[in-house]
Amino acid sequence: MNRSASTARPSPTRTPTLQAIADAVGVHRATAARALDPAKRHLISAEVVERVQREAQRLGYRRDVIAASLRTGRSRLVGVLLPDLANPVFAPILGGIGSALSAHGYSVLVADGGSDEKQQIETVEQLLARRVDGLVLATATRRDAVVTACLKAKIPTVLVNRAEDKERVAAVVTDDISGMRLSVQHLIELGHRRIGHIAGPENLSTGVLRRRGFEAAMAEAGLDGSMVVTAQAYSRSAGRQACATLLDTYPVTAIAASNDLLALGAYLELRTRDLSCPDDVSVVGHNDMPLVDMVDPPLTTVHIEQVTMGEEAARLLLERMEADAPTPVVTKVTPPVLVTRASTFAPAAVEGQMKRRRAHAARAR
Amino acid sequence: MNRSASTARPSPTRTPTLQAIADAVGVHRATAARALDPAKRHLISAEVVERVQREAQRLGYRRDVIAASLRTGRSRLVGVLLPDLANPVFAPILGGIGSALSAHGYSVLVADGGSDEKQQIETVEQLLARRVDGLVLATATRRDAVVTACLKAKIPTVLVNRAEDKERVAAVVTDDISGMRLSVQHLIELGHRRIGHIAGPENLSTGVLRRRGFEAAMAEAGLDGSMVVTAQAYSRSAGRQACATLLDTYPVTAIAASNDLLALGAYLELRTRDLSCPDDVSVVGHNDMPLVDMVDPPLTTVHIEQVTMGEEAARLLLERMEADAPTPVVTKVTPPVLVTRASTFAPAAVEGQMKRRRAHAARAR
DNA sequence: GGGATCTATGCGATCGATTGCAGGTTGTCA
DNA sequence: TGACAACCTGCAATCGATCGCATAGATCCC
Repeated sequence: MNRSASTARPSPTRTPTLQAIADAVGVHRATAARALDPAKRHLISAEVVERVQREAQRLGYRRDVIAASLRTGRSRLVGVLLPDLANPVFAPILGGIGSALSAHGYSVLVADGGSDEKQQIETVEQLLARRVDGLVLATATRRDAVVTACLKAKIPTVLVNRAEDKERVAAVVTDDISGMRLSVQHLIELGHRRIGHIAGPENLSTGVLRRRGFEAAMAEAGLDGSMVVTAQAYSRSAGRQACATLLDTYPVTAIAASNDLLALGAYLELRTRDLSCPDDVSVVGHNDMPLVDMVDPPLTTVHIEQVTMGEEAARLLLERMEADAPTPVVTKVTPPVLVTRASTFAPAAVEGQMKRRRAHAARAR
Repeated sequence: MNRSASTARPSPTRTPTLQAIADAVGVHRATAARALDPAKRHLISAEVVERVQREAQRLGYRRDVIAASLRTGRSRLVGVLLPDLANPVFAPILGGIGSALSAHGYSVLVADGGSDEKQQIETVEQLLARRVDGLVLATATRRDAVVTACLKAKIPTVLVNRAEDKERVAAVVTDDISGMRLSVQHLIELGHRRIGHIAGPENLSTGVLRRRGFEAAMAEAGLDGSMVVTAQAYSRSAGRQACATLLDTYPVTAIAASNDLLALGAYLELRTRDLSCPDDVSVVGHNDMPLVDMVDPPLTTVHIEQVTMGEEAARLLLERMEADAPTPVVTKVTPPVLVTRASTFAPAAVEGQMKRRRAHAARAR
């Protein structure tokens, strides 16, 4: 029964291998492997399965994923490329991806791609060298060289949050156009007519799509949609600068920002000019990041389901990784929701009108 | 020169292996491996090194990390266990860890341990099955079963942000006691005497140490340090609840919270009671998370260098992973810094005194 | 000029799990 | 009883890189 001339001499502290279990039970390691694999268990007699499982339990056996990966060519590892690991904005997305993937036995390899495209490609190649089974990119620009690289490497890839202009791979995004439309319509309903837009970077889908949404909504209402300043990055300082330019150039009563950070940058600029938000200028953000409900004033913004987007991206990726046939390129769009808080209000002129109307009504009584 | 009867028939699309390079150059794969390894390159003649490198370049060769891991037993993978992936609070720490590790050729496997200790251990075991070379735990409780498991598995481990009571493994934390002392001293200097504390969970080091810091600072000033309510979690709702209890029980003029989220919870409770912060009650937070400079009122808090802590944790772990001898258990402490903003002010009584004094001075003129 | 030393490279086992194929045993049916 | 199927289990190659050991050739020294 015993394997004769066993050269393996596992030191007692080392983690046990299949061979150790097989030796202890008195079967071949292949048999032990099958007994421990739910998908192959039916091939083995119930009695042997039982004994192998018991022994595995006793020894604290854990299948060596590395060895299995080498043999099968599948690492059950997914690479997630973020523009900036330290940026809290991406945490919810990462959380969604992680929970959906770990439920299916995959682990997440996070990587900070940085902003440089060359560096991002280098990072992806490192992930590839680790034999990741798939990739989630939160870094996509509108025409992204990283995506090209992924396509060439034939690795299942899903974009999240940002998409390319041309649909080359699956993506999960929000409906940026209608999200911004919600912002603008809200402002118009409040009575605003001179509405400015702080646009996001032009190389990002969110930047241009939201701008397009702004222009469309303004055009539909028969208003001038040309009061636009583009911020160089999604940051408070860029937002502040853009807001300054906007205020210097156009007589706006409201600002629809492409992003919450840009909106908060606008807050800063308004404050230095001693302008009140919302009394002098209304501001709408985008994304509904954590804590914007507690800033001063609480920010009206467009809520994005980031955790859900992450989960959805993971699901799409799972499909693509398990499939043997090529899967269709799809784009999942999650609906944005306007969250009205205190940074938006009727413009002074309209407010004046309303006051007059109220006064008139009072006199008439 | 050619390997005879080569059974390997690499399909053109497959990623090239060492064997492919060796075949192309006409050397053994071991030679090719050495030529590509900077540490072993000197063993090989310059001319062969040159040819191998050129061929590797041409074929787009990337060393298969999985295969190398199997052979060497080192995965160059580090597991990072977070209490909650989706929580933005941990992003800066993760960023610090990631950047420091990737600079040394390691990749980060993130895992969401959840709050349940059993689940955390299960998660760690999955990381272990992936043969991670080391672990960073951001989840540590004061007496942590996960740490015990890591110790038993003899895997290099570093704690970050939270530590255990007993120093069993290396850790990187802030000086929680003196951080809270800064808060309290600041309030005392403003003239507050009746200061309450919203403590963090008792099973976390940050919770008890900051509480201890609070009590110590109050005692040093000869004040009553017993006005303490413990929150069940680091969350806004828990902070709000604790604040309610605190206000119902003690006549405080200021609150030192164990954490920014607790402080923001206090904001909410104060607002529902129509109390002004800072006019009626001053509030100090802890951590200086993003955006607390823009809440209403901007939060006075204690700044923590989270990115630096993450980097430091990574450095400690690197040492431990590369070392062959057991390394000493150390605890790195980063100094906290008070950031004074608008949520703290002199208490009404003192302010009254000051007004009177000012008035008196005016009359005297 | 013969042995010693050094250098560059080849050889083949190894890490641990997986899997196609083969072989042995038991059961079934005519 | 013989043929065949069904069911278990074993065998050995395989994934790709690594490294201790062996060896061929070059160099050196007295």
